[in-house]
Amino acid sequence: MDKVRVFIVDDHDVVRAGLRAVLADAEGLEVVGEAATASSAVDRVRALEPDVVLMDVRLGGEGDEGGIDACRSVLDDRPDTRVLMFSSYGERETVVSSILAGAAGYLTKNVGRAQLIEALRAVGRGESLLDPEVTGPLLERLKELSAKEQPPDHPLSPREREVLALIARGQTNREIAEALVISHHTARNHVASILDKLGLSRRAEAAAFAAREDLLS
Amino acid sequence: MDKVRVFIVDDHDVVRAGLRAVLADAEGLEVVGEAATASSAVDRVRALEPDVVLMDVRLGGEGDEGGIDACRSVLDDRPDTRVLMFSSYGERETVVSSILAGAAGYLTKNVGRAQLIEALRAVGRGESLLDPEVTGPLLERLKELSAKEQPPDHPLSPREREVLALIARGQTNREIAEALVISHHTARNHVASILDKLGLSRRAEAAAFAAREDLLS
DNA sequence: AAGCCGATAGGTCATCTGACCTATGCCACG
DNA sequence: CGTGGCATAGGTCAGATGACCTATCGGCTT
Repeated sequence: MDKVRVFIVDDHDVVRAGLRAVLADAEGLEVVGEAATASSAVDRVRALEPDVVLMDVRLGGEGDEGGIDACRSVLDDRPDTRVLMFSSYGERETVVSSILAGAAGYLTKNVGRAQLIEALRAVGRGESLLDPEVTGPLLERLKELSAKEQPPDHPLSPREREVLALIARGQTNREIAEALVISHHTARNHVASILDKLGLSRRAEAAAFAAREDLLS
Repeated sequence: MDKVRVFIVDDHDVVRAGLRAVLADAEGLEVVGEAATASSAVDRVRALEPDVVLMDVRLGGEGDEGGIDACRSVLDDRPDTRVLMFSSYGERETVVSSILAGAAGYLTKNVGRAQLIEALRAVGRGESLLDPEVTGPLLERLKELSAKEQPPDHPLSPREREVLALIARGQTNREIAEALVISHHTARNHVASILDKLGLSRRAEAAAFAAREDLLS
């Protein structure tokens, strides 16, 4: 198998030099270039076509998270590149943003050189990977988001659900009646039972409920 | 530091024996017990108080995913236990379910013994960890969920957003007026501009919009 | 200074809404 | 075989809604 072509992005000369040194004698890896800023990174990645970009999260100093934007830019330009974020810190929001920016992984700088090398190889292979230190917080975030995706439990009859969907589309009782081929009185009665069952008193409230519960079918 | 107390759950005798053998000579780990079924696992975990449970995803055979339920049961009973899921396969939904069930990590059975040992130590330390093979799919899932959390772009003024939130709570124009200490005419005008700006014609529609966009503050 | 926008206040009017009633046919459960 | 839930149809009525107007005031931009 060919060597994994690695490109380094970090705004500190010494760090780049250090990484080059560490990766120089690593089997299966080849450092093909480096950059210190987001814009030069995009240009050089376009020219060099590396497999993996090792990207410092902080580019251009001062608590900045320019590396995340740089990740986005690189992927915008060359979507098949694998970007491995690399940072001294692992704050949850930074990690999450990185992943959303399309990063293939997130390492903190307290990994050993062997782990760094193995991580680059894994990412080169197409795997994704997270520093154990940041995995926990990320999983929490996943659970939070999934929690919002749940709550079932509708005591509504199928017919009522149909009516509810139309309410949420802003239909009047007459329009609902027409759509379901029933009299507007009946539509009104359905609306009334919906409000009753849900413990609401205004159709707008029911519409909001429907939207939240994803009953807009 | 004390040894990490490990408990093994797997329905195959040979696998349990194998794992015991592998972990027997591992430094910093101690296998304190094992179980073959979900229910006995809960009982024995309660009695033995292990730090980490190594849980096979398939318990009781036939494509079953009983290990996930077992994970939930164990955590229900003893929330501080760390459960590391262990499986031959890494289908995305299985991994996601495991995480939602509260697992501290997910390994596939093609890890080496050294990695298994290191993983158990890490989990014992309180870290979370994912097999690189399953990390990618999980991150995809995270991105999907986050995507649903976005779309901003409301041409509404702050005042209009306030009114919209009240609409979604089912307030009438008079109630809105009262809540915002304005006249009901003004409330009505706000509603009208909201409908106009959003290209809607019924407040119920606006309420559904608000709920979808999370403007219910 | 002129113009625009957001927020406020007001009016008129046809229509819609929701609370509160009655009533029928159907189906399932016990 | 009654009781209950669901879907249907109907009525009355006070109050809410939304379309369509005018108008003032303060801030901002030009």
